[in-house]
Amino acid sequence: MPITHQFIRDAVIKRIQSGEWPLGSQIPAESDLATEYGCSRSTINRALQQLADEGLVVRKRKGGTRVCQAPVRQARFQIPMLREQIEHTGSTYQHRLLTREIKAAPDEICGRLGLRAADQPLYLETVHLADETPFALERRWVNTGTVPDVLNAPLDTISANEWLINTVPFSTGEVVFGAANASPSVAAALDISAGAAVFVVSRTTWLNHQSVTTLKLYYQPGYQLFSEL
Amino acid sequence: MPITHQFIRDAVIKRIQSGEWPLGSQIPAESDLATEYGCSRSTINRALQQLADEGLVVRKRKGGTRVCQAPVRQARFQIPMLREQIEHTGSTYQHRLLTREIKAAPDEICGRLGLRAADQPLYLETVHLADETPFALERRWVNTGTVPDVLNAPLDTISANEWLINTVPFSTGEVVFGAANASPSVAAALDISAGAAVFVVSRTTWLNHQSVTTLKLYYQPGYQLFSEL
DNA sequence: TAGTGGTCTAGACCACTCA
DNA sequence: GAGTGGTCTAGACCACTAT
Repeated sequence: MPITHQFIRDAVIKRIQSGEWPLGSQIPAESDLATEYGCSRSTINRALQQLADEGLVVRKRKGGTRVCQAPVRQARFQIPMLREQIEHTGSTYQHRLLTREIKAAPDEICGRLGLRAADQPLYLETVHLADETPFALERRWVNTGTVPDVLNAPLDTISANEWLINTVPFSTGEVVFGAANASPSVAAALDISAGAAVFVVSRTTWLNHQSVTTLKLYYQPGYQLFSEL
Repeated sequence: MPITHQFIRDAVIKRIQSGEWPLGSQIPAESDLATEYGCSRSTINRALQQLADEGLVVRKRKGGTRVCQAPVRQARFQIPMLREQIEHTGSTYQHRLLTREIKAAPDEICGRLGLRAADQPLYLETVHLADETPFALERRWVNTGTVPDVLNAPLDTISANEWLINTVPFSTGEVVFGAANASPSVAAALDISAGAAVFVVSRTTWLNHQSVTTLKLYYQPGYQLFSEL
């Protein structure tokens, strides 16, 4: 049975953890490891590249491969659709469209979406329910210049999020996590008391350098986002 | 110049975005794409595997490669050391060790670290300061069975986090993000008013199935965690 | 059972960068 | 200049699974 890149990966991690290759030290060259393990250089290369991806080693041409001194821990989060997130726990999902307006946006939103003051984006306010209980409040602005079809979408049937995912796939974006005290209006929508700490997710997406949408999600108090390191 | 896997990756994304390969549809087999682009199958394979990693396509043997119907958005977060995080903004970093005790842990902590009730883990409470202003409060339990040396570490000089990273490298772990109203004690440590919404990061790490440490970080209100999608 | 992706090999050329 | 990683090729065998 040939040596797999996974085997090499594990072996390298063990040799680092055992102290054989201390933090910051240089490890043997690919060709040497290939000889030692009796496999081809490609296999070593693939294993070490994966470790570099994960931030455990740093590689430089001619400089060789070094064990990362202070490995930057990375966490990968799944950002699922709220419906899947809720149905996955066995609850029933519903959403209620509270507001649907076409109007000028505040400066902050214009800046984020790259709109001129005269533009008229679509503003949506939606409550997502799990078992008829408010789960999250969504406040969203959609750039109607980029996605004009959104004005004809049946947003009371399908949530704006799902409609956009199916219509504008593979956009790029950014996410920001934070915490905030629930404002009176947020508290009312979530049926909680004002001032309660809510988890906030802000998201903005683009398609080919054109802004698509920006939104904030205010989660029910106690909500937690989980990930492995 | 040979075709690079990066070129193939970009080309595939363009063909998906253009609608040539709709959501959920099957795309040509690796060998066909290799013929079409005049490169070897390995190059196609590498490009498609990367896209599968990113969640844009799903691959199955014999089933072929399909464009992902509802791409699960993934965000990758860097979890830097607080010192780097603070110094990166140009502020000066300090930390103050408020509490250092060896004592039995509450049930919740015992469960998380896999301790027996009789075990005596190390409890540490630290404030991390940016320009002499409280930036985050850290409450940490360390499993002295796994890392007995921690009892001799100069934790007033080097923060527990840095000491552990340098001593117990490459442990596995999990992270949980959430929001909470500052309790009176948290508020006092951060010099804020009780009830303010703080961003909370909980982290637990293991080394070879042995728990190392678990901690909660309470950030100054307004703190945000940022990532690209 | 046949077609697909998963992987390894052996060889090659190149770009980078350290000494 | 020389050694390292980055990458592509052409070929091969195998594991899985849809039909």
